[in-house]
Amino acid sequence: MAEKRGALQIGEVAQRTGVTQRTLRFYEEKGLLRPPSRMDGGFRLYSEEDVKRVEHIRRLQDLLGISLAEIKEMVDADEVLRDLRSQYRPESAITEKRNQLEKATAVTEAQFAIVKQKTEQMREMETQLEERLRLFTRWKQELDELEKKAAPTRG
Amino acid sequence: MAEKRGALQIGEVAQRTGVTQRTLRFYEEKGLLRPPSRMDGGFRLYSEEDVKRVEHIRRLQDLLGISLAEIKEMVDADEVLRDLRSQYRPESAITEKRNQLEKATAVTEAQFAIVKQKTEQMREMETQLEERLRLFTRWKQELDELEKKAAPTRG
DNA sequence: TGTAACCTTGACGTTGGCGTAAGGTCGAAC
DNA sequence: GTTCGACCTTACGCCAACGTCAAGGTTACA
Repeated sequence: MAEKRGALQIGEVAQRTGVTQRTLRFYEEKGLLRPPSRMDGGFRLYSEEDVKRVEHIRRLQDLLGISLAEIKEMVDADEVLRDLRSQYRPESAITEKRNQLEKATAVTEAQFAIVKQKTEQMREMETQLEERLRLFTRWKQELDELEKKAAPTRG
Repeated sequence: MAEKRGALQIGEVAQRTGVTQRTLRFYEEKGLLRPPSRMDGGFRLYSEEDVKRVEHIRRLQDLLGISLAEIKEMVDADEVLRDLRSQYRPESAITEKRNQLEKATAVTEAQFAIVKQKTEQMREMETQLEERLRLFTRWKQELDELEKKAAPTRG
Protein backbone atom coordinates (compact mmCIF):
# COMPACT_ATOMS: atom_id res chain seq x y z
CA MET A 1 0.00 0.00 0.00
CA ALA A 2 2.74 2.43 0.94
CA GLU A 3 4.87 1.51 -2.03
CA LYS A 4 5.62 4.68 -3.91
CA ARG A 5 6.34 4.66 -7.58
CA GLY A 6 10.02 4.48 -8.40
CA ALA A 7 11.12 4.22 -4.81
CA LEU A 8 14.29 2.33 -3.97
CA GLN A 9 15.07 -0.10 -1.19
CA ILE A 10 18.20 0.29 0.83
CA GLY A 11 20.05 -2.43 -1.03
CA GLU A 12 19.61 -0.75 -4.37
CA VAL A 13 20.71 2.60 -3.00
CA ALA A 14 23.75 0.94 -1.49
CA GLN A 15 24.67 -0.60 -4.79
CA ARG A 16 24.17 2.54 -6.81
CA THR A 17 26.09 4.79 -4.45
CA GLY A 18 28.81 2.36 -3.53
CA VAL A 19 28.30 2.68 0.21
CA THR A 20 27.06 -0.06 2.52
CA GLN A 21 23.59 -0.32 3.99
CA ARG A 22 25.14 0.21 7.37
CA THR A 23 26.55 3.53 6.19
CA LEU A 24 23.15 4.65 4.92
CA ARG A 25 21.54 3.89 8.26
CA PHE A 26 24.44 5.57 9.99
CA TYR A 27 24.02 8.75 7.95
CA GLU A 28 20.35 8.75 8.78
CA GLU A 29 21.16 8.33 12.46
CA LYS A 30 23.54 11.26 12.31
CA GLY A 31 21.04 13.48 10.52
CA LEU A 32 22.88 13.57 7.22
CA LEU A 33 19.96 11.93 5.46
CA ARG A 34 16.33 12.65 6.22
CA PRO A 35 14.55 9.57 7.53
CA PRO A 36 13.12 8.02 4.37
CA SER A 37 9.55 6.84 4.03
CA ARG A 38 8.80 3.23 4.81
CA MET A 39 6.84 0.33 3.45
CA ASP A 40 4.10 -1.09 5.65
CA GLY A 41 6.50 -3.67 6.94
CA GLY A 42 9.11 -1.12 7.87
CA PHE A 43 11.44 -1.39 4.86
CA ARG A 44 13.06 1.94 4.01
CA LEU A 45 12.05 3.56 0.72
CA TYR A 46 14.46 6.04 -0.78
CA SER A 47 13.96 8.54 -3.58
CA GLU A 48 16.29 9.56 -6.39
CA GLU A 49 16.92 12.73 -4.45
CA ASP A 50 18.26 10.67 -1.61
CA VAL A 51 20.67 8.98 -3.96
CA LYS A 52 21.98 12.33 -5.13
CA ARG A 53 22.29 13.38 -1.54
CA VAL A 54 24.45 10.41 -0.69
CA GLU A 55 26.65 11.04 -3.69
CA HIS A 56 27.02 14.63 -2.64
CA ILE A 57 28.03 13.63 0.86
CA ARG A 58 30.65 11.27 -0.48
CA ARG A 59 32.05 13.91 -2.78
CA LEU A 60 32.42 16.29 0.12
CA GLN A 61 34.07 13.61 2.23
CA ASP A 62 36.40 12.69 -0.55
CA LEU A 63 37.32 16.09 -1.82
CA LEU A 64 37.38 18.22 1.27
CA GLY A 65 38.35 15.53 3.73
CA ILE A 66 36.18 17.04 6.44
CA SER A 67 34.18 15.44 9.22
CA LEU A 68 30.60 14.28 8.85
CA ALA A 69 29.63 16.91 11.39
CA GLU A 70 30.90 19.65 9.13
CA ILE A 71 29.30 18.01 6.14
CA LYS A 72 26.04 17.96 8.00
CA GLU A 73 26.16 21.71 8.33
CA MET A 74 26.69 22.11 4.63
CA VAL A 75 23.96 19.67 3.75
CA ASP A 76 21.56 21.36 6.12
CA ALA A 77 22.21 24.57 4.24
CA ASP A 78 21.26 22.76 1.06
CA GLU A 79 18.02 21.79 2.73
CA VAL A 80 17.21 25.42 3.37
CA LEU A 81 17.89 26.05 -0.27
CA ARG A 82 15.40 23.41 -1.32
CA ASP A 83 12.79 24.86 0.96
CA LEU A 84 13.31 28.26 -0.56
CA ARG A 85 13.09 26.90 -4.05
CA SER A 86 9.88 24.97 -3.48
CA GLN A 87 8.09 27.70 -1.60
CA TYR A 88 9.28 30.37 -3.89
CA ARG A 89 6.05 31.23 -5.63
CA PRO A 90 3.70 32.01 -2.76
CA GLU A 91 4.43 35.65 -1.98
CA SER A 92 3.68 35.45 1.71
CA ALA A 93 6.14 35.99 4.51
CA ILE A 94 8.62 37.82 2.36
CA THR A 95 10.77 38.96 5.22
CA GLU A 96 11.23 35.45 6.49
CA LYS A 97 12.25 34.33 3.06
CA ARG A 98 14.73 37.14 2.93
CA ASN A 99 16.15 35.99 6.22
CA GLN A 100 16.52 32.43 5.01
CA LEU A 101 18.09 33.70 1.85
CA GLU A 102 20.61 35.73 3.79
CA LYS A 103 21.46 32.73 5.89
CA ALA A 104 21.88 30.45 2.91
CA THR A 105 24.03 33.06 1.24
CA ALA A 106 26.27 33.33 4.25
CA VAL A 107 26.74 29.57 4.50
CA THR A 108 27.40 29.24 0.80
CA GLU A 109 29.93 32.02 0.89
CA ALA A 110 31.74 30.30 3.73
CA GLN A 111 31.81 27.04 1.76
CA PHE A 112 32.99 28.89 -1.29
CA ALA A 113 35.85 30.46 0.63
CA ILE A 114 37.00 27.09 1.90
CA VAL A 115 36.78 25.44 -1.48
CA LYS A 116 38.52 28.32 -3.18
CA GLN A 117 41.43 28.24 -0.78
CA LYS A 118 41.84 24.52 -1.09
CA THR A 119 41.65 24.66 -4.85
CA GLU A 120 44.41 27.23 -4.83
CA GLN A 121 46.65 25.12 -2.61
CA MET A 122 45.96 22.09 -4.74
CA ARG A 123 47.01 23.99 -7.79
CA GLU A 124 50.28 24.93 -6.11
CA MET A 125 50.89 21.32 -5.26
CA GLU A 126 50.14 20.32 -8.80
CA THR A 127 52.73 22.66 -10.25
CA GLN A 128 55.28 21.56 -7.68
CA LEU A 129 54.84 17.96 -8.71
CA GLU A 130 55.02 18.96 -12.35
CA GLU A 131 58.33 20.68 -11.79
CA ARG A 132 59.65 17.68 -9.98
CA LEU A 133 58.76 15.47 -12.90
CA ARG A 134 60.58 17.80 -15.26
CA LEU A 135 63.60 17.65 -12.98
CA PHE A 136 63.52 13.88 -13.16
CA THR A 137 63.46 13.79 -16.91
CA ARG A 138 66.44 16.18 -16.99
CA TRP A 139 68.35 13.88 -14.67
CA LYS A 140 67.54 10.93 -16.80
CA GLN A 141 68.93 12.68 -19.83
CA GLU A 142 72.08 13.54 -17.94
CA LEU A 143 72.45 9.93 -16.94
CA ASP A 144 72.03 8.90 -20.56
CA GLU A 145 74.80 11.19 -21.67
CA LEU A 146 77.08 10.07 -18.89
CA GLU A 147 76.62 6.52 -20.01
CA LYS A 148 77.32 7.33 -23.63
CA LYS A 149 80.60 8.97 -22.75
CA ALA A 150 81.63 6.21 -20.40
CA ALA A 151 80.77 3.37 -22.75
CA PRO A 152 80.52 4.55 -26.34
CA THR A 153 78.59 2.24 -28.64
CA ARG A 154 80.95 -0.27 -30.16
CA GLY A 155 81.84 0.38 -33.75
CA MET B 1 78.52 17.22 23.80
CA ALA B 2 75.89 15.99 21.39
CA GLU B 3 74.25 19.37 21.13
CA LYS B 4 74.26 20.36 17.48
CA ARG B 5 74.23 23.97 16.44
CA GLY B 6 70.78 25.30 15.70
CA ALA B 7 68.97 22.15 16.68
CA LEU B 8 65.46 22.38 18.07
CA GLN B 9 63.85 20.63 20.97
CA ILE B 10 60.50 19.02 20.59
CA GLY B 11 58.65 21.87 22.27
CA GLU B 12 59.93 24.44 19.82
CA VAL B 13 59.11 22.24 16.85
CA ALA B 14 55.63 21.73 18.23
CA GLN B 15 55.10 25.46 18.59
CA ARG B 16 56.42 26.30 15.16
CA THR B 17 54.45 23.62 13.35
CA GLY B 18 51.29 23.86 15.38
CA VAL B 19 51.14 20.19 16.23
CA THR B 20 51.54 18.68 19.70
CA GLN B 21 54.61 16.93 21.02
CA ARG B 22 52.56 13.78 21.16
CA THR B 23 51.90 14.06 17.46
CA LEU B 24 55.60 14.47 16.70
CA ARG B 25 56.46 11.34 18.66
CA PHE B 26 53.56 9.57 17.02
CA TYR B 27 54.78 10.45 13.54
CA GLU B 28 58.21 9.19 14.49
CA GLU B 29 56.70 5.97 15.77
CA LYS B 30 54.82 5.51 12.50
CA GLY B 31 57.89 6.17 10.40
CA LEU B 32 56.73 9.49 9.03
CA LEU B 33 59.64 11.26 10.64
CA ARG B 34 63.13 9.85 10.87
CA PRO B 35 64.18 9.34 14.47
CA PRO B 36 65.91 12.61 15.32
CA SER B 37 69.28 12.83 17.03
CA ARG B 38 69.32 13.12 20.78
CA MET B 39 71.07 15.03 23.50
CA ASP B 40 73.11 13.01 25.98
CA GLY B 41 70.17 12.88 28.30
CA GLY B 42 67.82 11.61 25.66
CA PHE B 43 66.08 14.83 24.62
CA ARG B 44 65.15 14.85 20.94
CA LEU B 45 66.97 17.30 18.68
CA TYR B 46 65.26 18.25 15.46
CA SER B 47 66.60 20.05 12.41
CA GLU B 48 65.00 22.66 10.21
CA GLU B 49 64.49 19.95 7.66
CA ASP B 50 62.36 18.08 10.14
CA VAL B 51 60.21 21.15 10.60
CA LYS B 52 59.62 21.36 6.86
CA ARG B 53 58.82 17.71 6.83
CA VAL B 54 56.13 18.10 9.45
CA GLU B 55 54.64 21.01 7.58
CA HIS B 56 54.59 18.94 4.43
CA ILE B 57 52.83 16.09 6.19
CA ARG B 58 50.19 18.41 7.52
CA ARG B 59 49.60 19.92 4.12
CA LEU B 60 49.07 16.49 2.66
CA GLN B 61 46.71 15.57 5.46
CA ASP B 62 44.79 18.75 5.11
CA LEU B 63 44.59 19.00 1.36
CA LEU B 64 44.28 15.44 0.23
CA GLY B 65 42.56 14.09 3.32
CA ILE B 66 44.40 10.79 3.05
CA SER B 67 45.64 8.42 5.72
CA LEU B 68 49.02 8.68 7.37
CA ALA B 69 49.92 5.35 5.80
CA GLU B 70 49.46 6.81 2.33
CA ILE B 71 51.29 9.93 3.35
CA LYS B 72 54.15 7.77 4.53
CA GLU B 73 54.51 6.32 1.06
CA MET B 74 54.68 9.74 -0.46
CA VAL B 75 57.14 10.99 2.10
CA ASP B 76 59.30 7.93 1.62
CA ALA B 77 59.45 8.79 -2.04
CA ASP B 78 60.69 12.22 -1.07
CA GLU B 79 63.40 10.52 0.92
CA VAL B 80 64.55 8.69 -2.15
CA LEU B 81 64.62 12.00 -3.91
CA ARG B 82 66.89 13.49 -1.26
CA ASP B 83 69.22 10.55 -1.49
CA LEU B 84 69.43 10.96 -5.21
CA ARG B 85 70.10 14.65 -4.91
CA SER B 86 72.85 14.32 -2.34
CA GLN B 87 74.67 11.46 -3.99
CA TYR B 88 74.22 12.88 -7.38
CA ARG B 89 77.82 13.84 -8.08
CA PRO B 90 79.69 10.59 -7.51
CA GLU B 91 79.34 8.77 -10.80
CA SER B 92 79.35 5.29 -9.38
CA ALA B 93 76.52 2.80 -9.54
CA ILE B 94 74.75 4.54 -12.35
CA THR B 95 72.32 1.75 -13.01
CA GLU B 96 71.14 1.74 -9.44
CA LYS B 97 70.59 5.46 -9.59
CA ARG B 98 68.60 4.99 -12.71
CA ASN B 99 66.46 2.46 -10.92
CA GLN B 100 65.82 4.78 -8.03
CA LEU B 101 65.05 7.52 -10.46
CA GLU B 102 62.51 5.37 -12.26
CA LYS B 103 60.90 4.47 -9.01
CA ALA B 104 60.70 8.04 -7.81
CA THR B 105 59.27 9.05 -11.16
CA ALA B 106 56.58 6.43 -10.94
CA VAL B 107 55.54 7.47 -7.45
CA THR B 108 55.52 11.13 -8.36
CA GLU B 109 53.44 10.47 -11.42
CA ALA B 110 50.91 8.60 -9.32
CA GLN B 111 50.74 11.48 -6.88
CA PHE B 112 50.40 13.92 -9.71
CA ALA B 113 47.50 12.00 -11.17
CA ILE B 114 45.67 12.05 -7.85
CA VAL B 115 46.28 15.71 -7.24
CA LYS B 116 45.30 16.61 -10.77
CA GLN B 117 42.02 14.77 -10.55
CA LYS B 118 41.19 16.31 -7.22
CA THR B 119 42.06 19.77 -8.42
CA GLU B 120 39.72 19.29 -11.33
CA GLN B 121 36.86 18.18 -9.12
CA MET B 122 37.51 21.04 -6.73
CA ARG B 123 37.30 23.46 -9.60
CA GLU B 124 33.93 22.02 -10.58
CA MET B 125 32.69 22.43 -7.06
CA GLU B 126 33.95 25.98 -7.01
CA THR B 127 32.00 26.95 -10.09
CA GLN B 128 28.90 25.25 -8.77
CA LEU B 129 29.04 27.30 -5.62
CA GLU B 130 29.67 30.41 -7.64
CA GLU B 131 26.56 29.80 -9.69
CA ARG B 132 24.56 29.23 -6.59
CA LEU B 133 25.69 32.55 -5.20
CA ARG B 134 24.66 34.27 -8.41
CA LEU B 135 21.27 32.61 -8.14
CA PHE B 136 20.90 33.97 -4.64
CA THR B 137 21.63 37.52 -5.66
CA ARG B 138 19.08 37.23 -8.44
CA TRP B 139 16.48 36.06 -5.95
CA LYS B 140 17.31 38.92 -3.65
CA GLN B 141 16.75 41.37 -6.44
CA GLU B 142 13.43 39.79 -7.25
CA LEU B 143 12.41 40.06 -3.64
CA ASP B 144 13.39 43.71 -3.66
CA GLU B 145 11.19 44.43 -6.63
CA LEU B 146 8.29 42.52 -5.18
CA GLU B 147 8.52 44.65 -2.07
CA LYS B 148 8.65 47.88 -4.02
CA LYS B 149 5.47 47.04 -5.87
CA ALA B 150 3.69 45.83 -2.76
CA ALA B 151 4.63 48.81 -0.62
CA PRO B 152 5.62 51.81 -2.72
CA THR B 153 7.64 54.40 -0.86
CA ARG B 154 5.36 56.93 0.78
CA GLY B 155 5.24 60.33 -0.89
C1' DT C 1 1.87 -22.15 2.67
C1' DG C 2 6.53 -22.30 2.15
C1' DT C 3 10.87 -20.26 1.28
C1' DA C 4 14.66 -17.44 -0.46
C1' DA C 5 16.01 -12.87 -0.63
C1' DC C 6 15.65 -8.77 1.61
C1' DC C 7 15.11 -6.11 5.44
C1' DT C 8 14.77 -4.62 10.65
C1' DT C 9 16.91 -3.14 15.21
C1' DG C 10 20.23 -3.82 18.65
C1' DA C 11 24.76 -4.17 20.27
C1' DC C 12 29.46 -5.03 20.38
C1' DG C 13 34.09 -4.69 17.61
C1' DT C 14 37.69 -2.23 14.94
C1' DT C 15 40.89 1.18 13.13
C1' DG C 16 43.10 5.60 12.81
C1' DG C 17 44.89 9.53 14.97
C1' DC C 18 45.94 11.18 18.40
C1' DG C 19 44.84 12.89 24.04
C1' DT C 20 46.11 12.37 28.58
C1' DA C 21 47.69 10.89 32.93
C1' DA C 22 51.51 8.58 35.72
C1' DG C 23 55.93 8.32 37.28
C1' DG C 24 60.59 9.21 36.39
C1' DT C 25 64.75 11.96 34.19
C1' DC C 26 67.37 16.14 32.40
C1' DG C 27 69.17 20.72 32.23
C1' DA C 28 70.13 25.11 33.77
C1' DA C 29 69.90 28.36 37.33
C1' DC C 30 70.27 29.74 41.93
C1' DG D 1 72.54 20.38 45.63
C1' DT D 2 68.15 21.65 45.19
C1' DT D 3 64.55 23.44 42.42
C1' DC D 4 61.66 23.59 38.46
C1' DG D 5 60.25 23.43 33.88
C1' DA D 6 61.00 20.73 29.78
C1' DC D 7 61.29 16.20 28.38
C1' DC D 8 61.25 10.93 28.63
C1' DT D 9 58.55 6.30 28.14
C1' DT D 10 54.55 3.50 29.05
C1' DA D 11 50.08 2.72 28.67
C1' DC D 12 45.39 3.26 28.85
C1' DG D 13 41.46 6.38 26.88
C1' DC D 14 38.62 8.43 23.35
C1' DC D 15 35.99 9.74 19.24
C1' DA D 16 34.69 9.18 14.48
C1' DA D 17 33.10 6.27 11.02
C1' DC D 18 31.80 2.66 10.15
C1' DG D 19 32.13 -3.24 10.24
C1' DT D 20 30.08 -7.27 11.85
C1' DC D 21 27.35 -10.45 13.89
C1' DA D 22 22.78 -12.06 15.93
C1' DA D 23 17.99 -12.87 16.04
C1' DG D 24 14.18 -12.09 14.06
C1' DG D 25 10.40 -9.75 10.74
C1' DT D 26 8.83 -8.80 5.54
C1' DT D 27 8.07 -9.50 0.58
C1' DA D 28 7.39 -11.64 -3.55
C1' DC D 29 6.50 -15.51 -5.81
C1' DA D 30 5.46 -20.42 -6.68
